[in-house]
Amino acid sequence: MIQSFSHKLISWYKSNKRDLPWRNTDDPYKIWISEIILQQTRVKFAIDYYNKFIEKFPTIESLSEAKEDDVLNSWQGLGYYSRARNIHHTSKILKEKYSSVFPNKYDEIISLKGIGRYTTGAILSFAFKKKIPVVDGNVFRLFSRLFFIDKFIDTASGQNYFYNVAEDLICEKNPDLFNQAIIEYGAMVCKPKNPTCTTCVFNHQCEAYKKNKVFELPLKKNSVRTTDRFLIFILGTKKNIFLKKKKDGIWKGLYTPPIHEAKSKKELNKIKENEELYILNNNVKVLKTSAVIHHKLTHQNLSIKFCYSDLDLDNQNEFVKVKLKNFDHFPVPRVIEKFLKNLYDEQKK
DNA sequence: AACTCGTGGTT
DNA sequence: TAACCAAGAGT
Repeated sequence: MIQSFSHKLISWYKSNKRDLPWRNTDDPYKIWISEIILQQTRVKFAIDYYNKFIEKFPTIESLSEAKEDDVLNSWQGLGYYSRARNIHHTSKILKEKYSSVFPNKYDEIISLKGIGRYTTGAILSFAFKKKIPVVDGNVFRLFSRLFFIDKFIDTASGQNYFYNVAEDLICEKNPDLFNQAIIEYGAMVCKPKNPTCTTCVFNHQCEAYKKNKVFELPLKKNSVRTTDRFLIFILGTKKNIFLKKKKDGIWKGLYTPPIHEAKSKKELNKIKENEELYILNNNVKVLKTSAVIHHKLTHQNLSIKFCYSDLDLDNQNEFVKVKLKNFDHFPVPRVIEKFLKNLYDEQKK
């Protein structure tokens, strides 16, 4: 049964797999970068970022010598920017401690910042062909349905259970192919919303399918709670923008204009032309405001208003004065990128 | 253990 | 259309 499972799976994989750029290499550096980019990110969206990132930073050394802002610039728009800060940090460790040779021991790899259990397994099996299981969101879903595992996929004990299942199933001869294949099967057949159960090669042995409970799995314990926030981005006059690198919270490491936070929708709506705001020990006069922009994050619903003002931060060294045409030299959040790009296009007309 | 960290596609 | 959630990891 176990043999037939992996054989069936790998043979399905060979004739149905997608041709993805990171599947054409054994370079642990490239495998690593691809896995980080793919965390919580759709494959289709990741491809372009991966190709450009590898082109710009082809080796551990080139990445370790880069400036963090340049790495973040390559990451702009991908989200979860700690991933970019962590690979940059880790590339320096790899250069200094490992002489730019990627380690191939489990304990060494998992101790690197930004690399957890899943990514360690992915690097060890895809690059070094070792028999280490990988359990990502696709595998949780596939296994939970196939074996009707009603354990939470977002608790440590639940995840351990799934890893044990993977340990039992992973095949001796081609652990790397097996791992690629279970992920691909979850992504292409055993999908969250529209799984193609009728043509699934495992449907006769799928416990959830037999019970007609495919859509009840996998189980999660924690649901996401969102909070509403109301932000005002303070711009100067139209010619110049002041940006500062964020030190914490959302968008840490990216650049934003000074941020004033309102406590309610009412307070945000109240801010318009000729209002005064107290920001950074300055009384600031609002000259003009944008419409409210709604920007949704995983845990936060942001309502954002851009305000032109008479704020002048020329002598504040934490801030960099940027001309509108040059803002793309700095990594900024998507919502700011879009606004400034629009503004620049308008001014060119 | 529960919470945080982005963005955009899909239903 | 609001909700879900994608090749997770850090704290």
